[in-house]
Amino acid sequence: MKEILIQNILNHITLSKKELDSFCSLFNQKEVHKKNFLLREGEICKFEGFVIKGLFRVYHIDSNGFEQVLYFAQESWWITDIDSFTNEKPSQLYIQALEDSEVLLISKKDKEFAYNNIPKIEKLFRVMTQKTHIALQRRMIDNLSKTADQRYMDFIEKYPNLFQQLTNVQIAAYLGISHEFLSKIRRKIASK
Amino acid sequence: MKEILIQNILNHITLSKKELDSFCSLFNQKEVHKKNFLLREGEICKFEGFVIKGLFRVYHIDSNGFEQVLYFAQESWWITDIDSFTNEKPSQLYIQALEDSEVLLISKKDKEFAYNNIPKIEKLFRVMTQKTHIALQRRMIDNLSKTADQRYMDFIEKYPNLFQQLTNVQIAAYLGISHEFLSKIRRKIASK
DNA sequence: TTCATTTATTGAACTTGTTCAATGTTTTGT
DNA sequence: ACAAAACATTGAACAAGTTCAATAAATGAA
Repeated sequence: MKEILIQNILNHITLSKKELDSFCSLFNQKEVHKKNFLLREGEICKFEGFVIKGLFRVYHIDSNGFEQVLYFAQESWWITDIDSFTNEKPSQLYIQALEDSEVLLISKKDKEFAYNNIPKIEKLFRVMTQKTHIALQRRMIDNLSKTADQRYMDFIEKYPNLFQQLTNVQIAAYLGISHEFLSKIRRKIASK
Repeated sequence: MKEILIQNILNHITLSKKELDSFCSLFNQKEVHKKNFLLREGEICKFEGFVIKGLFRVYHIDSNGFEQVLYFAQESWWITDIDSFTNEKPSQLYIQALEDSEVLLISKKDKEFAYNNIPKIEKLFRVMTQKTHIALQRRMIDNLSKTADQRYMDFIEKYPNLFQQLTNVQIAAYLGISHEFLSKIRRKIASK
């Protein structure tokens, strides 16, 4: 089941078969059933994960008890709390499976091993972190400049399959609005 | 004037004197006078920069003509449009000096050279990109979960010196609110 | 199948933030 | 030192988004 991970790696850098095998052997497969958590607030995130099946939400609960979704991760996405994982501090995030899912996990120790023994892995994660940073930068600009209507329509266009799978409560938590207001947006759009 | 760059590098990784010299020699110093631009929308960002003096704003102008500030960069911060620089595509951002400033610039070619000839530079930028990503992730959560009042007070606490140097128009563009509304928040806070 | 739970919709009252226009203050260039 | 430009404040009308409560529809577990 590691073909999909290999494919993802080769999209970013080139590695020899030997390097690939060596790196991939550091991952352990794990099943996570629907509604179960890979990470909870307060825990130190001990893994970096690659989704091979299913769907996750990575979210925060604020001081008023509201959930904000940082991102959804489906097949071929990476999941971790990079802040907690990197700095070994308690996480502020929850990572929960929204469907029965499967992930490949690598521990911090094994990732360090890879950095030290497979030089190109350093490049792999530099390039991947750049990409996720670019994506987040775009989202930040959109959140600052666009209205909820526009953000919703952008979401549908950008993630048509997520739009199918997710409830409006989840989408609203990603867009940063109440689900009631999302409902009103939907009505407005439908009436056109 | 490269001591401050060296200091910044050594905060992230350890490099030998030789490696440091080799890497630092790839940077060229440039003066940017107040209100002048390092980058304009539509241009391809050809540099990655390290601020050694002054203050910059990195911002976007949306379809309604409003400016959103992605970040401010003062002494010892890095500036670039990572999206444009990495993917060699036209930038959506402006980078403007808010004070008479000085930066050290490295070109894409020289950065590639460093990646290929000083392996630890790969780690340096992986670690730095991680840090900026973590910071942006925190800001994203705050923007989703906090009210403008709170975001303003957080800003003052987190960047007391920027708060001194910046106009309310600039701060409002960072917080994602109109400067008139910021003015009203300030009055409300002052009256307590 | 059934009962409980989650999800979606709607309306009314409310809060947060915007827009526009007017006014005074501060900075800046020459 | 002066005029022009940029900056900050304020109020009033408005728009965007929230909150709460009620109801209906869909889903899920036993």
